[in-house]
Amino acid sequence: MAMTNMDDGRVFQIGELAEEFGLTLRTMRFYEDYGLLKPERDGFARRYKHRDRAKLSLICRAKRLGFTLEEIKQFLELYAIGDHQVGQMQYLLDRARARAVTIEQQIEDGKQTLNELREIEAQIERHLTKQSGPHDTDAADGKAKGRELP
Amino acid sequence: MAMTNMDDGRVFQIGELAEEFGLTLRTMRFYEDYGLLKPERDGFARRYKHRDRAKLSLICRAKRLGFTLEEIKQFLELYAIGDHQVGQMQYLLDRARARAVTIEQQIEDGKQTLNELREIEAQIERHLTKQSGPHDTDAADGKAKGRELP
DNA sequence: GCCGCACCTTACGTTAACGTAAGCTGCCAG
DNA sequence: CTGGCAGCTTACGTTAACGTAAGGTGCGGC
Repeated sequence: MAMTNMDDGRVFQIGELAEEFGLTLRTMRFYEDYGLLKPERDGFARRYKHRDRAKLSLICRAKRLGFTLEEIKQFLELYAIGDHQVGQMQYLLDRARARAVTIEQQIEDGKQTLNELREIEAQIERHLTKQSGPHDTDAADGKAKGRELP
Repeated sequence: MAMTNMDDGRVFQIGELAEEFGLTLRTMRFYEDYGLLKPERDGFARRYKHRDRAKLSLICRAKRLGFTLEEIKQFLELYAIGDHQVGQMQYLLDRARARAVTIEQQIEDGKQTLNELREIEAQIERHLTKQSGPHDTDAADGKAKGRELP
């Protein structure tokens, strides 16, 4: 009668979920303080139910996507008020698109940076091979300084 | 004899270089405290010479490449001791390559994230178009909650 | 009856790269 | 001489997302 193994009625304690999602206890509690989670209490201990676990899953995923906790909080609030709020849904879509734009930008920047780095690598390599030939044992004490960077 | 317009003998004051490189005075001084720059002093005022300007240029470039100030500091020290230190040069090359790997990773992560975001966008759009047809005026007060995130 | 474990709370510490405010100096124009 | 600007120093504040430490609770086992 106690139904302790029905999947929907399953309760988790903090350590279980922390391990499942690769978080620390501190992080779980922090999310609660932040307003992302509100598990019930069994006396003093937190009791996470199926819905809390789903929320936590969303939080982790959004974090992987690079959203801030503040944004995630707003997302959760949007979901909490229900889908009939089309305007809010539109807002959520906007946020996702904005994030996509940011990431595209970052990718472009990264490619540009990579190109510059490749050039620098090449220059250093030329520098090294040039010196590995005629290696002056200790010449040019103070005058070698002042060379412009690649 | 004073040679005040020889390009090599030109001295800059802090505000000039700050504007040229798009930095604040605070930032310039911070870099000095951090050990990246050591301009001479004319009494109390900082006097930046041609070499300092070149260094600053390197610093800004390295920052654009995503290196930390700590790394940049080490680079500058490597340059200061001269090129005959092949081992150090090799180290510098390693750092550049490591940074390149990091950026490649970031680009890959970004692409992955973009894919996930695209999916989410699509789902939200489906959600919106579905609702824009038969819009229920205010039904489903409390039971609409609990929907799993896309 | 005590051990140890899993959990709890409160609250200060951390990192990077500056921002910002308060109060001072030196110099030049009017 | 006064105003104003450009520069100076010192030192605390900021942001995000937790880390870490100190000290307390409840419970099951030996």
